[in-house]
Amino acid sequence: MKYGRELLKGNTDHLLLSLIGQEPIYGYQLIKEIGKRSGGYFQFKEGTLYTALHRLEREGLIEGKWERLSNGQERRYYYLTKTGRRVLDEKRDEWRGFSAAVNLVTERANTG
Amino acid sequence: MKYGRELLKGNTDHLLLSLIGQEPIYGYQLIKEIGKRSGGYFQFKEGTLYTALHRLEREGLIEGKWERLSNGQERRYYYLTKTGRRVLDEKRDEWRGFSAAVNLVTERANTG
DNA sequence: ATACAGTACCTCGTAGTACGAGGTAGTGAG
DNA sequence: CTCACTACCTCGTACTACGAGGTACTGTAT
Repeated sequence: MKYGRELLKGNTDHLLLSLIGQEPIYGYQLIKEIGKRSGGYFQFKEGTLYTALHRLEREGLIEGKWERLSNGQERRYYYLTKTGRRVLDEKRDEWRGFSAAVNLVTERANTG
Repeated sequence: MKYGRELLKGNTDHLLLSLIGQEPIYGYQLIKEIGKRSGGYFQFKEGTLYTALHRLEREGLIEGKWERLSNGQERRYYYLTKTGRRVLDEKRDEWRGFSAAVNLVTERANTG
């Protein structure tokens, strides 16, 4: 099922912070992981992902560290900062309140 | 509780079509009604509302009709078109799929 | 060697949209 | 006759998802 691109706005940060909060993870892996967990629903585009990641780092919510693999390759792993953890909790509450409110307005339409 | 403005993006149409689909309603009343039904959570700004209403009418999802009250005052009542009804159903499905997917990604973070 | 798919990172420009700020005009109460 | 409220409208700005483009390395098959 397809969703309008505007729907994602305001939720990107929430999704990214959620996963990074679980364990350090790198950009490309985030795309795969979000796709997998959502049953293929979300397919983040790189233009979306890296822009968001850089913004979150600039805001101090995550911290990226280059790490070298045994084969010499480098990846940028992201870690959730203390501020990031707090913002994640806020985003979670925000999402719960928001989705509840949407349901209130749109479902009342059926029950009277 | 406050929500980021970006969260609303992509949901405005859904909310508006939901209410207009119930019964013909005019702009100013929509603001009050959405506020009331969401327990005060949503407080649509006029700049948001009228822009959206005009867009929806341009797209043929709703139809506005000026109606004169007994005291001579005029209001623009909006009616849902057949196309609008179909799009509303799509928006509802889209919202269900989307919010389910967000929950899948963000809540898995707790249960492993 | 060579080609190609995949991993992994990045940047830029464009389009869509919520909202603040501003405006108009009428109604009704004090 | 002032003020709050109803009721409509428009414009510019800020934000963000994404398409399209780029770089560079790895591994596999030819």
